Amino acid sequence: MHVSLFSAPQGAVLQAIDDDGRVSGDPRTVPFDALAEAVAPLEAEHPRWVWDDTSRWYPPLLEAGVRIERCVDLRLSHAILRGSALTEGSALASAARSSWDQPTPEARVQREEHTLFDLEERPVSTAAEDTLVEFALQREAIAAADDPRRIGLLIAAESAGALVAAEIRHAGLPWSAEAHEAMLGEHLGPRPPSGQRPEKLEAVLARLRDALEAPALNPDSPADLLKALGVAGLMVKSTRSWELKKLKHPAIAPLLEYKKLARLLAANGWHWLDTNVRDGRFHPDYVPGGVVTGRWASKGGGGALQLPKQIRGAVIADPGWKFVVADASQLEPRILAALSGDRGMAEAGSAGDLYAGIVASGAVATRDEAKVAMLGAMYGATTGESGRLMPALTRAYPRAIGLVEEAARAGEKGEVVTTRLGRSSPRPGSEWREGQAEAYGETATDADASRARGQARGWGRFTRNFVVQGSAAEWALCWMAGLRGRLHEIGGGLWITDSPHLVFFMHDEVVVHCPEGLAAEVEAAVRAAAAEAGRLMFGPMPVTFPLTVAVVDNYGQAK
DNA sequence: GACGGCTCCAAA
DNA sequence: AACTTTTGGAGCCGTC
Repeated sequence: MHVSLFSAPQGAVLQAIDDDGRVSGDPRTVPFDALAEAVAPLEAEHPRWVWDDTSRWYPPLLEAGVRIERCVDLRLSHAILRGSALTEGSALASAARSSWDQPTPEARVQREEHTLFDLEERPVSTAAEDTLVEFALQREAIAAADDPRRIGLLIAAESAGALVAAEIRHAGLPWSAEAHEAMLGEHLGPRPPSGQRPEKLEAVLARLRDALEAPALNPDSPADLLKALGVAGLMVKSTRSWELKKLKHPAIAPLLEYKKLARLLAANGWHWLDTNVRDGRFHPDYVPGGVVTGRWASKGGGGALQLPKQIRGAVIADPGWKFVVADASQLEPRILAALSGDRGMAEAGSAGDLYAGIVASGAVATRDEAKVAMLGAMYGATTGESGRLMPALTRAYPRAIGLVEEAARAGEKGEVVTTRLGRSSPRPGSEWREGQAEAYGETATDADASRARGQARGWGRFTRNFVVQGSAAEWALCWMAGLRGRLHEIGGGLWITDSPHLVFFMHDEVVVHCPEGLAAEVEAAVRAAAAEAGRLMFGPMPVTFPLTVAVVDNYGQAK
């Protein structure tokens, strides 16, 4: 059963839909502030809720204590179906661009200071028929797709991901402001008045200015810094840390130290703490599908997907609770092995360490070489050590390397590539296409041709990476969707935050917050969900997706 | 003063 | 150690 949910001037409308996508029974309108009470009893029948944006409907339901088992997020699904090579013949794919092609109108949601149910006075962006028509179009596109199961799984996983994102934001990651402040105090000194440098940062700066004999140096200005380094005889063309590390000079140590501390202050200092931690929780603001490849993005909310290892010690479980931290080891190369059906590479990963397996196969000499070679294969490196190792890797794993090479060649020609479950890459922009066309024109110079080749290779690196990164993102979605269901079962009917629940996600890593006594059960669930994700996506292909799991009190203790 | 481009660094 | 992919954010600096 499906139940669609949309806005009307009088309130929210609930409309049952049968499996053919046709309206079934009469619509029911309820005031927005009574929506949760209307949804909760229906949820007992396990419907799939159909709505325009999970980020718009679900947070207020969670606030009201209502959890949803499954949904269709029409906007996220639309983006996938619109671009997928698997549905390119559908009416949806050829329809005129509409509001469904716009990103979630979150500005409207967030601008409102009032409760999120206070929708009456806003323009209703999604009229009733829009939601129902769009859903029918999507069902039709999926049913007629080259492989309905694949694209159907992707839609379900993407929508489940949207639920997870809302639930993580709702629950929040346990965060000890006290531990965070202690860490800041240790590295930076006491909190200074706003606009001033902390004591310890100022001290390091004094040593730096001394060493460079530049008393007026502004260390935050790359140009100023470059000049001062030049005067001191240090010829570098950038002030990047890795470049500075190669130099030997009394100024280098304080400079690197300054950069490290300044970064901590700017990215995760007191200001970050003030704006992002409330009542002992950091509430990540994930954007499912926010990256072209299908990865999640994060915005506002403090950069959840760039949470530095340095400050993870402030993530402390509640008393009597634990974190189960799990990351998928060497996810992307394993995804590549599965995608390409490369039995040799699958075999190399079967013992646990894929890179060690590659060494054991004799393709390369050391684990570091295996790692750099694999990264190079997936990113499209041609120079350096990685480029040098490519021929040997290609000989050992022709199918795996062949797959990324083929994706790269498609991109160089401006063609579309598609992930395992059916997310397709965007087409290059008009500038790119014009550049390619001009390179073959009468008036083209060698420089034009060379620039066009460079851009073609650049787009090829993008499509090469797209198939791997995008398929890995799909695996992560399947993993989390399965884990979410299992955690709910373990919770035995308790509310999300009173039972094991997801509190963090970072591309190939999840953190579950759970009562200590359930940690072992949660660990088993995390592993089972990973195995199931592999089966769902790749069937009987014997590729394993081992996890590194740690049960800890403190996120900083994991890995 | 707003804005965009640039540099640098955090994550996977 | 980077090279080579996808991101977000802070600060600087020139332009408007």
